[in-house]
Amino acid sequence: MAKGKAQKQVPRYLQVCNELVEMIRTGEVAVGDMLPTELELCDRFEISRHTAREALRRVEDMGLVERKRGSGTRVTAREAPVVYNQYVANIDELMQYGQATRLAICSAANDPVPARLASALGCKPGERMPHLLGLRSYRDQNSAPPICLTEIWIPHASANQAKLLLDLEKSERMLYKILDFSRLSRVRQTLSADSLATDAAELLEADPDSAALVINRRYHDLGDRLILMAISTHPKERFRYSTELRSQ
Amino acid sequence: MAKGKAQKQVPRYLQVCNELVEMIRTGEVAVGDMLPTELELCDRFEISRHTAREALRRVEDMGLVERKRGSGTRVTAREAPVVYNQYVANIDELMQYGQATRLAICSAANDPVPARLASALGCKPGERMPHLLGLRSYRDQNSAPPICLTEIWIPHASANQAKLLLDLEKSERMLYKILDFSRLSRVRQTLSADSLATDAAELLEADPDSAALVINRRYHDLGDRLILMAISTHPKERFRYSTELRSQ
DNA sequence: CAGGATTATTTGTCCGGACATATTCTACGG
DNA sequence: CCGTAGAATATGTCCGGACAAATAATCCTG
Repeated sequence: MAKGKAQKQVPRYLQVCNELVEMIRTGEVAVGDMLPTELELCDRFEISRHTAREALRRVEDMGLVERKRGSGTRVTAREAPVVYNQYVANIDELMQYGQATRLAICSAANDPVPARLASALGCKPGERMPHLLGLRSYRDQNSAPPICLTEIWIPHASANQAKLLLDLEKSERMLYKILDFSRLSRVRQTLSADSLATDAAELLEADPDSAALVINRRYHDLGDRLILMAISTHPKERFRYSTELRSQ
Repeated sequence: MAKGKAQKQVPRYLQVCNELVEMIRTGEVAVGDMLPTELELCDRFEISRHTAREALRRVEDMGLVERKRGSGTRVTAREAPVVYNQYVANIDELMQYGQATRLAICSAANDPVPARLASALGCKPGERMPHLLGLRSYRDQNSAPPICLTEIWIPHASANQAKLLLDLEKSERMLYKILDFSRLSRVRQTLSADSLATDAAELLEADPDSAALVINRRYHDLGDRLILMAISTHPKERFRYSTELRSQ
């Protein structure tokens, strides 16, 4: 190889990491197969176990392999998925609203689930669960029309939680206290457009049949159980949903 | 507690990591300040440098500190931002469409930028740049109405690129070849609802004034320069935008 | 005092070794 | 044949040491 000295630009562990990534990319080691063990890498590349581990750690960080003590290193993907990070500071921002808005609860009842929502809620049509309806507006602008109409369904609520929820006259912040959002692991959001139904239009002080942005959010806990589903209907021009995806 | 040996559940480096996180959270070490050096941690916690580094690595992975060789470890955030990862396999998926659809280009010209888009495109109203218009539909269903109308603006195109773009009769895949999407670093998406203008409605085979989901996507390169802006208008019920946010 | 050269500090890379703990394999016994 | 106990295997944790490289601080010189 004839390395005088300055060849050292790329650290050894990165070289090994790259070779491993390449082995996976070309399919020399297929998805599902085991990568060489740390000690085998030590032999093959003439490196210490520390260096082998550093290389494997990088490959793991790329999301290409899964390591398990006692078992080994298994390939889980052929190419690194492009990961975009979306940073969200707190639960409010996750709900896409800051401190500036509040949700005024219009009604709260133990309602039967309509057929169109049954599958999304993972229950049978007609089953009853806590169901809230509220209007979100800017905290300081009482005269302005609301930003959106929000419908909330809460499956798997305990009897005690249900009681608290139905008494709910306060802001939505109480929701976070009653439900355990600290166990949040996954949120699925679906955005679509629809025209406003007449009753919704009235509440929202908007024209019937005008366009609206509908956001359906489902919050799952660590056990992947649906904690809450919220459907927000925003008349056009009152709301925009923005996300920024950053690579790596 | 009182367990003779099984106390070892939590590894030492994690204990140290937790103490450091706590120091940051309580403000004992403020944002902008330096964390103790590796050697200081070795002394203070009576651990090896390897263990200190492992602890610091974890804190770094949480996004709380920034490490720099020769300088030290600086606190960059008081609390770990909730990071949601969104995995996107390739540029197609980033555009939110798989292989199943294709964009048929209707028109391509060097058009003046309308006033309402000037600020988003970072240019003066009336400035000219390559501008494409196309209809996206399912690849195999030619009879079905299109999914959306897509308007594409390309600022900073070189003369050569502009020439290629205006000749564009092919699928949008050519766009990826003409423009350098490998340098993609940031995508900002904004979703809103609007009613369909009559001309758009005609192209889309939809009712005028009916609701539509409008997605504005801006693609920035590593130098944070706007590569491309695309505005897609989806008549209601033809498209839903879904994302799944996973914590850590 | 300004600016460059030198030195000290701090993290990065890499080696060696040892034991712990989780998993898998194997051999044994019922 | 099955299940279990033990052995073998593989990664996790933790220690020690050494030198490299980048940065920051200091000193020196014009």
